[in-house]
Amino acid sequence: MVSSAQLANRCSVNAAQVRKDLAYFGEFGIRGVGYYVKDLLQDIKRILGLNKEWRMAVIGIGNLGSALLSYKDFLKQNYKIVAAFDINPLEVIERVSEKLGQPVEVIHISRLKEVARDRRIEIGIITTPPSEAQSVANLLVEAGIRGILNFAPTQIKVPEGYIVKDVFFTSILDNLAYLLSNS
Amino acid sequence: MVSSAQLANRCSVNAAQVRKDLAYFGEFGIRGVGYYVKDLLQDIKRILGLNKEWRMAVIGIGNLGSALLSYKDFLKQNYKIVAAFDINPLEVIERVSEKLGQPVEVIHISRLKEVARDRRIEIGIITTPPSEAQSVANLLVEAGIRGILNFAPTQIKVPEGYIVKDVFFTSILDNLAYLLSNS
DNA sequence: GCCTGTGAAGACGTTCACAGCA
DNA sequence: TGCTGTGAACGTCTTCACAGGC
Repeated sequence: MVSSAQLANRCSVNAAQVRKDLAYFGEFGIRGVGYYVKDLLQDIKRILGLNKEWRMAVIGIGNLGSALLSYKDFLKQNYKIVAAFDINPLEVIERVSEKLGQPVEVIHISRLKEVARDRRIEIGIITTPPSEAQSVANLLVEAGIRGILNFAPTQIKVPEGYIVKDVFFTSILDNLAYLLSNS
Repeated sequence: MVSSAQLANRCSVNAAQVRKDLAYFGEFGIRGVGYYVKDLLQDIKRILGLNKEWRMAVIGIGNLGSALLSYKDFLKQNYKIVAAFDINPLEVIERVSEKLGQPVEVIHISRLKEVARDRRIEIGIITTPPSEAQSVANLLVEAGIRGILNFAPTQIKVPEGYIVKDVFFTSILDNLAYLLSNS
């Protein structure tokens, strides 16, 4: 069992917050008792849409892209990278295979649409230089890939129905610098 | 010149929002005209505390850590990585130097405090496995490094006066999965 | 008795609408 | 005229406080 107060403490938030947020999606707890950890975990996974495997592609196999290729925490959460693309696959394959200690398949970006269909790719991860990010996003849209995780530090526009989430860690760093400057 | 409406459009937000946010820090625009781009940029940099060089250390030189070592966008924004630490520097140096195409100094974590003082490190970037993140944070605190950028997917606790900012891109991915599941 | 679920209150951030000024 | 700066209105998120149920 776990109580909303315990969960709140772990996450450094208010206990009422935890209860309200969960209550938004249904009734998962038992009054006077708390939440069954196992059930709660399953319920949260279901709510987040993590009760299925998400098939992803990484586009742009530089340092960051290849770091993601070997990122082990993805598997724990039902995320799976099923393809890697680059504008210069031949050059990249050698470097990355050596780095990761195993052969890696890197496909030319021109084959994105075809491979996306064959491998049922649902999420595209953009790790190209910012100058290429929008055109890669356009290719992803064209391939019908509705979810985009963008690591390139630039704003990307997509049509209605497609979703972009940015991972701008330099913005978070800017925030840190601001807080350090004023304390 | 640039108007709040133009800025708002670029960032996909409301124009009043842009004006309110800027006005919070002072008066930077000219009524009936707009903002001088050059002045505004300088003002924003000053507000964020980016008018000085921030000296950073990366702790944990795995795939992600070494990707950060060669991340070029840091320099553009006055961030500088001045040291890299690992629990196993000898093993790491060879692999990373090869990857980055130039020799890289990786220092044993036990020397953190000493090196932090000598190189005036102000921000620590944690890219270790999650199991080591808290103990690395403790070392950073002990070394008087007040700012921490945490890439390890785990909650870190630090004393009053120290600041931790998390970069949990799997959380952003979870958010993307949720939005895709419900649309 | 104890902890969840939840209306009500409060805090906060966003948007509107317009006065003020170049 | 045109766009900033800003009080007021509005909406949303957070917290309080307690009824409800095990």
